Amino acid sequence: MRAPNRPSRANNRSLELRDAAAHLFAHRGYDQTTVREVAAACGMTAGAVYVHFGSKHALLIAVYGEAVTRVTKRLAVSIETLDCPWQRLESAVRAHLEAVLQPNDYARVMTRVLPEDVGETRIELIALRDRYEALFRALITELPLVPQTDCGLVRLLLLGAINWTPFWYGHGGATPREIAQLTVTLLRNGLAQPSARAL
Amino acid sequence: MRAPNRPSRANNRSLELRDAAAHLFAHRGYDQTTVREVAAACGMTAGAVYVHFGSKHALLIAVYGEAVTRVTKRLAVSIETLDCPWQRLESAVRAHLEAVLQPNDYARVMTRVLPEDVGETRIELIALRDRYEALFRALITELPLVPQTDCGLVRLLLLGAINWTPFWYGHGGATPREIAQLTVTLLRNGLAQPSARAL
DNA sequence: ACGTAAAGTAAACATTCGTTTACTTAGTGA
DNA sequence: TCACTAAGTAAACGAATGTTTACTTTACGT
Repeated sequence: MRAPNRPSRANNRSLELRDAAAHLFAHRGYDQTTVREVAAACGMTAGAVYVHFGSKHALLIAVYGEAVTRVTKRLAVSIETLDCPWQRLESAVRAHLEAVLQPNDYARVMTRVLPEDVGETRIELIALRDRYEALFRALITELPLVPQTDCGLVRLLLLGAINWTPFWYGHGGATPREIAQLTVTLLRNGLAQPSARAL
Repeated sequence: MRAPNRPSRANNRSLELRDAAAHLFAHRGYDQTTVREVAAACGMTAGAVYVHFGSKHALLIAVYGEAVTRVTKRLAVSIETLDCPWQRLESAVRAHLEAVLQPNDYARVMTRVLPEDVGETRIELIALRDRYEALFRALITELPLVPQTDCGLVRLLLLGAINWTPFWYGHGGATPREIAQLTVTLLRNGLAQPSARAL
């Protein structure tokens, strides 16, 4: 009998494959990455991939799931000691940006690979993404916003703004910290000069 | 001799092809669309596409260029009679959203097809996109913002927020007009309750 | 009427890709 | 030691794709 939770011959090359896939998916997109490339990155042949994953889609789901898990954990840690809801949101945004903008393969897959582009696998990816976005929903609900604000809309605009950052980050020179700061300041106070702030 | 600006045999099926390509690229993405599908949508065979366009990439560039031209014109019209910089921005955002969110094939290609995903053609697509984004740069520069605000960063966050809308539009129930209104209000005044607005 | 050239077809070409198959290797438990 | 099984290879399969080629059709200028 073999230990149930750790297989005996445990050079888990599945993880190696998953990491390689994350790297390639993040840098070249899902469609542009071939199973052969993923295998080659691990010094294997294409056939060996199918020992560990049933299909290329399954590989993507594994990567995407791990991405959500990691960034969720990172985000939870970053806010756990904070009380002010604005600070909590800013910290969360910053954590998200740091994950997405640093050369972090897993997090980048979340914004680079669009669930809409992978056919049937779409449903599972959207479910994973929703699990993550629920965290932001909670953070926004905590905020003392003006009455009758559409919190759902705010969340979507906020996530859109920060999900798009990978496509321009690096050209502006701003750091994740600065971007997070401006974003939450904007959300809180707006950017109009005080004299021109009235409706 | 043939009239120089209008070829005599002018059933311009190039435009027909371009429209069909726009529709398919917008709904299924560039990679997932085949040349044969574009041709079939016009009742032609794949080979005929190459009479009008040198390659699939050239077809994409034609679509993308037309998309920028159209949405640029639409945006210019929407702001030409307005003076208040905040109203001008809101109108521009609304025009952009209406173009991107309505079943408008061309505009949707601009946000659906990521320049980063099409290899060498990337450069030409980015150039086209930059031409469009410059319009927003101008609108934001006009705004009376608090001193030392990073206008470039504001522009990128704003465009990110509205470029991401196609991925969730329809689930929230908000109209382009409402989204534009909230977005610019947010940018102007923020959303914090007045009592909690101080730093 | 005739020749030319654009527009279009049908078929093939040359890759490429995800996946499968048959076979080999090597570590494990009894 | 020996049977079993997971891991991996090499090669092929089958389908799909962008593109090209050879040929046909058709409208227009002269």
